[in-house]
Amino acid sequence: MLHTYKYPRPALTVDCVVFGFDGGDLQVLLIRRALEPFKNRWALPGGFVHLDETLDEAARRELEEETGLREVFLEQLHTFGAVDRDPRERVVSVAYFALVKPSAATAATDAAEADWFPVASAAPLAFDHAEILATALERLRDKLRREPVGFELLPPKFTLSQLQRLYEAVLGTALDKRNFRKKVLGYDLLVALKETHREGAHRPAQLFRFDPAKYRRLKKKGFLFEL
Amino acid sequence: MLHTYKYPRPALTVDCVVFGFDGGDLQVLLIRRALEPFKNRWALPGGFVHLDETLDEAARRELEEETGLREVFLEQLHTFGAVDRDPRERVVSVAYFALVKPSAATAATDAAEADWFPVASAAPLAFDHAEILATALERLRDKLRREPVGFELLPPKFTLSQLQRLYEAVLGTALDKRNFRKKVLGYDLLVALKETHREGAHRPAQLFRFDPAKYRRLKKKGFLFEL
DNA sequence: GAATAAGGTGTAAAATGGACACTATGTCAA
DNA sequence: TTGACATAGTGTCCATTTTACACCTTATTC
Repeated sequence: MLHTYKYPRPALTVDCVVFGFDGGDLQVLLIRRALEPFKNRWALPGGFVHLDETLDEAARRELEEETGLREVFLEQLHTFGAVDRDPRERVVSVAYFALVKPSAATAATDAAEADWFPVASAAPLAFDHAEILATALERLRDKLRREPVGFELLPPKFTLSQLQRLYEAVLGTALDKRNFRKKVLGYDLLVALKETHREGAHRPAQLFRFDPAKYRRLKKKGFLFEL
Repeated sequence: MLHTYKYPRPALTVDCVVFGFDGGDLQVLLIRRALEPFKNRWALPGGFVHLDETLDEAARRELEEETGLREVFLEQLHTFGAVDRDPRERVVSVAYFALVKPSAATAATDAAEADWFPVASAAPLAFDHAEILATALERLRDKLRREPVGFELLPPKFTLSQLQRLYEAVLGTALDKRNFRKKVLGYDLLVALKETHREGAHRPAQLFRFDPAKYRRLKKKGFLFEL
C-alpha cells in the first residue's frame, strides 16, 4: 500500500545513543548494520517513526527491537537534519540519549548484532552518527554535573569509589576523594546500606543506594545539584 | 504533483519561539493564523520543512517569510511529536528559539500579522504552542544563567541597568545592583564605551558593548559564565 | 604476621557569594 | 538659581564554599 502527499516529505527516524559504564570506560552500544548503505558498519540503534506513536515511544520501541533494552533512562537529545546525512534520500532523525545500568547492559549484547564500545574508540560509524555521538557525550557531561543522573549508569547498590570512577571517566578529570565524598554525601541523596562490597585483597566498601524520592522533594524546593 | 512513499510519513515543520525585550517585559513574537485550524488564533511562526534545506535553514526561512526577521540568534530547542498535536494529521515539529534585538524587533511588527506579547499573557495559543513556549522559557532562563547570551536581547550599546532589568525580567527575581555589576564586570566581557546614555531627569549611564571575541577565547580555556 | 591494596576520614587557607547604604550627576520646575 | 527628583555608581564585612593535602583502617593473600 502506498501513501501519497501533496508535497514531498523527509523520512523521520529516531536514533539512540545508549551509554553504559563497565567500571572503567564509558561505553556506547552500537549495532552492526545488516543492509546497505553502510552495510556491516557500526551504527546507533534506531529506525522509522510510526504514525501512531510519539517520538519517545518510537525511540523506546526501536531500542527494544534492536537491543532488547527496556525501561532505561531516555531523553531527547537533538534533531539532525543535514540534507545529505542519508545517501538514499532525505531523512531527518530525532536523536535520543539513554543511560543503562550494568545488569541491563549485559543483557543487551546477548541479543542481536549489538556490542559495547568505549566511546573513545567507537569510530567509524555509519551516517552522521559520529556527530550525534559527540553531541550526546557533550550533553552527558553537562547533565552529570548538574543533575544526579550518574546512578542510572551504576547498579542499584554501589560504592562511592564506583561513583567517583564514573564521574572521572565521563568528565575526564581526576577528582579528590575526600572532597568528592564530602560533596556527594552533603546532598543527602544517598542512603548507606547495611551491606558492604568486597572485592580484591583490601578493605570492603560501604554500599549506598540513590534515593529518588528525596531528590524529587529537594528539586521541588528549587534545589540544584552541582558537581 | 504528488509524492508517494511506501510507508506513511508524518509532516515535518519548524516553529520558532522568538523572544524580545522592551526594557520591561520579556516578549514573544506571535502571528495570527489566517487559516483553519485555529483560524485567527495566535501561533508561533513556522511552517513546513523543504527537502533541500536543513532544519536551521527552514527555521530561518519561515522566520523571515512570516515576520521579516533576519540574522537573529537562533538555536534548536526540542522536537515535539505528540500524535494528535495537529488535528488534521500527524505533524512533527522541530521547535527553535530565537533572540532578537530591539531594533529588529520593531521591524518585525511593521510587516505581517505579527505582534509582540508579554510572555506572561500570551495565551491562548494554537496547537501545542503553549507547551513549546513554556519549554523555550525554561531553556532561556537556563541559558541566560550559564552563557552570556542576554546581549542578544539588547541593543549593541547598553547600560548595566538595562542588562540587570533584563535578567530580572527573565529570571523573575530581584538582583542586588552592586553584586550584579561586580560579577558581570568581573568576567571582563564588557567594553566600556566613551558614550553615555541619557534618558529622563537623572544622571546618564555608562554605555557598554559585549565583546564576543573575548568570550570565545575564554570559552576555549574551559571558562564557565554563571550568574 | 607482614605485605598489599583500596576504603575511609579532617582541617586550614583561599575564594566566592550575599547583605547592605550612601554619594554622584544629570533634568526639570518653582 | 536652586532644590527636588530619579537613576547611576561605588566598597566592605561576614558567611559559606571550595580547594589542597596525608594518614590510618580493614580486609586479603602468602
